Amino acid sequence: MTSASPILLWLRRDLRLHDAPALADACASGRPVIPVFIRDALTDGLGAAPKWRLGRGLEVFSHLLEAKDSRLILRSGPPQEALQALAEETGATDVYWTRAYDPASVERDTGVKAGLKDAGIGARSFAGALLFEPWEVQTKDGGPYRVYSPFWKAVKGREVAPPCAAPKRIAAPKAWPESERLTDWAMGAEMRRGAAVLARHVEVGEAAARGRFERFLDERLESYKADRDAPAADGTSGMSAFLATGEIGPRTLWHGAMRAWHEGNAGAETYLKELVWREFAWHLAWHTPRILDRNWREEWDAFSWSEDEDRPEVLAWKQGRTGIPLVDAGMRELQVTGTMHNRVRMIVASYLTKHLMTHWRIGQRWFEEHLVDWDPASNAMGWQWVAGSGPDAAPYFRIFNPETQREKFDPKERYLHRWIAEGQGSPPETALAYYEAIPKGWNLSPGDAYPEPVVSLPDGRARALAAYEERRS
DNA sequence: TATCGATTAGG
DNA sequence: CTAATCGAT
Repeated sequence: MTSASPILLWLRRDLRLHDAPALADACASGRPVIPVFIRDALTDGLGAAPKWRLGRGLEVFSHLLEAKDSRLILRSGPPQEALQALAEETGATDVYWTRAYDPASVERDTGVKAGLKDAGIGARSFAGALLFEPWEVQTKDGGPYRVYSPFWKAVKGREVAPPCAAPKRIAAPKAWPESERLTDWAMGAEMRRGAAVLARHVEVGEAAARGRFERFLDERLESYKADRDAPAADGTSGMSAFLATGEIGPRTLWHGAMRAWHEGNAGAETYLKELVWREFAWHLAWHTPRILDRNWREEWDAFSWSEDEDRPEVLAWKQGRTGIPLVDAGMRELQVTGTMHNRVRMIVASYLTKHLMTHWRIGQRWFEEHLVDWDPASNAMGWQWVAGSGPDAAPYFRIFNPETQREKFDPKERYLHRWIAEGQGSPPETALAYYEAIPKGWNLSPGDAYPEPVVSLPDGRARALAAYEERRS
């Protein structure tokens, strides 16, 4: 087999060795494997934080490959051209990759597959980014699901392919092709001063992901059902950013939690349901891609949301200075850590879209810019779910009350204390880090007075309810 | 994965 | 008087 032609392994959102069918198949062929990441238009178009996070992921993953006597080859440009050039340089005759499911990637990958085949190069795409292929889950009528609970019922008893093992070795080509340098890509450039703060709070790479997941199963899954909603508790799995870069695969998480479920673990089913929410988001994005940028329920086009991003109350929301403590704490957590507790995401989204009467797209874009765990499907579904324009809508107009939510989920104000410096004699490092992370132009300091509400809870609620009645009439 | 206000149970 | 429960939205 010494003359076997190499396989190009086109990495995108699958920066891992375990549970990676494309990699496993390539290695099992016995042929040399050339891992390659291509910085294309989709990469360049990422928000600042997710781009920075991806850059960190690429750095760690390349070291992982080097430990296996392999390499990560970096190229820029349209993938079709980059892959064909690499095939020519290396004699590779096949390209393997893990499928992506957002419309932009699907369009790109469909074109690349056809183009490669025209050029006489084999192209194979693999599952692995989801538990189920979106087209394999169907209602009795043969259509896609539109409501979460039946979707969960349909998949909870299904077999999920077990995660494949990490390859023992990755055969190297006789000669490595040239690679660009990651530092030249400057993937953190748009973060400016925020990158240093994020770096203190963000773990990167497959080893970190697997270690954290194991600890989660051992130490926190049992109490997950109760703890996951408390933003001050370390009660969640913390897998979202790892999933977004593919540093861990959903099948690994599914089988880990399923094993715990069979052992009678009290939190396992709740966790599996959360994994399936991610799956449901991708199911929706695949079958109704308009969910990513338009009201999923068209009747919401008539709702009088403001799309004016320059209003002072929108700036206050972005800055975490609405005067509503739980909202502000969440928005500051986002600046410092690049994530936000899931429950608080719902609350800040509700305040923006209801009390501030702002279109969910403005919040969606802010999250896209700032979340290191940014996932296009989950982000869009989440915003539309809160706004009311999405699938699985409640039969009433849902408005979260941030004060009621705080009493329920942060009764001791530990989360507020962690993120809001104003009024504290000696604020914790987390609250102070916010001032390091934000743009200098905001001119904010911990000595500022904490603001009065930009829109009070009763006024905002009344205004949103009135707009809802207006739309219905 | 909601809130509010009314009603009822319990002390 | 408070807490739990319920129905409308």
